[in-house]
Amino acid sequence: MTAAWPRVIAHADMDAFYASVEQLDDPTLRGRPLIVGPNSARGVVLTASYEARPFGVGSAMPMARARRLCPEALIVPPRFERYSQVSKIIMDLFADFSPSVEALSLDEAFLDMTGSDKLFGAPEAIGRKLKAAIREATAGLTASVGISGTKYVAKVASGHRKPDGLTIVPPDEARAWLAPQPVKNLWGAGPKTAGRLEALGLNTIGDVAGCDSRWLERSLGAIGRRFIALAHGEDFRAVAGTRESRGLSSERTLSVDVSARKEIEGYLRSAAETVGQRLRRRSLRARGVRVKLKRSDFRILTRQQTLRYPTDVAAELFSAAVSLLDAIEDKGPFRLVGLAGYDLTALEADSQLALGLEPGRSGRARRLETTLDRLAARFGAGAVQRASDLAADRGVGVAVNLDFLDDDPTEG
DNA sequence: TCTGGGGTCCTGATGCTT
DNA sequence: TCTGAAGCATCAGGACCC
Repeated sequence: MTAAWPRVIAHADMDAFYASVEQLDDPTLRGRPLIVGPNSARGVVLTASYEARPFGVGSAMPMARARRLCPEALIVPPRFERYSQVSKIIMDLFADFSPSVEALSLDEAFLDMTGSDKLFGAPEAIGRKLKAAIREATAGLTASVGISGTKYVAKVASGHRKPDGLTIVPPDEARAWLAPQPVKNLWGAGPKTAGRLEALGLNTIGDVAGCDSRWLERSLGAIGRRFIALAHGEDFRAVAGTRESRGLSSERTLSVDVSARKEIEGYLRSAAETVGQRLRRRSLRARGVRVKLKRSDFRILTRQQTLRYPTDVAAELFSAAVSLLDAIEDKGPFRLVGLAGYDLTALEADSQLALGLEPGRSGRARRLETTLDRLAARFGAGAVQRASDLAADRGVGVAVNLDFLDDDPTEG
């Protein structure tokens, strides 16, 4: 790479992804205004096709309002499994372009293309090839691509010309290119923070770049410092690859607000089953449980609790949720009930914790305080066996009594 | 107009441990 | 044995992103 391009970061963002997949699968939907969203009375728009957008319909808009704005729009309920299939095709394709791909969601990703100029050419050629490959692999879907020297600028660039756009911002032009853009384009500035920036007299990213960083930090906290760096086009984060999930949740907005304890428990039980199933499918356990309730006035209440032992068992998640519910004085009515498992741990890490080893460290054992019976009861005999194997692998001197395994050789 | 679901990260308060 | 400080963990809520 030349000195002008120390890093080449591409951001690819599929255009109106869910709606485009629906139009791809059903030719009768092509060229017509289309809204992907739930049929429920309280849902919001997930994606609107480009034919629906001139009517003012956009993502996150209440479905009722979208229907009023564009009565002729066809409404299609989402098919997430199908979107995941198409997403996999696209992500596999990205892996052919770069060993370093960071998916942000089903329909967008960063690619670190640094050093790939011999293979793919200059940034503009990379962008053209990426877009053409996506179109070919998906039989016609389009993406907008932004390329620059940082993740942040690449991301803003991909949204600059949509749909089917390609925007290249050379790193040494990034600051000037960002300057006239509104502060809402700063990563991390939503409606609230953008409002605060505007109240401070900062309307464009150039205004932010030009202000005193200590003053902005005093006004906004740590995020102020980050905004200054972004406004200067500085963003040293690397393309991160796949990240471990930190929590899994299931929540439901109800068609009618509820206050009956039995009903709320019913929704929590169903959420616990969903979360437990998803944890088991990924071989994860949660160290904590969080209950979320949304009141009729939209105020959100949460209560969380660290579990004595990590779990993937729905009944244990539910039992924790019920005791959290007891701790909430507000009795509703609530429009949303949800449950999350957080602070996730892999099964192998469980075993290490059970033995008092620190996961990721090179095997220095801390004092073993938990009895094996308790380990077996909580983690299952299989986990304890894995734990003792780990201890052996690492040469840790822990005496493990596996008598209980003889009592019930089929266990675990 | 009437506001989803699944996530992440940050902040401030509080209590526990060393 | 008591005490205070510092550091850490936990919790509740807020804001943001897609």
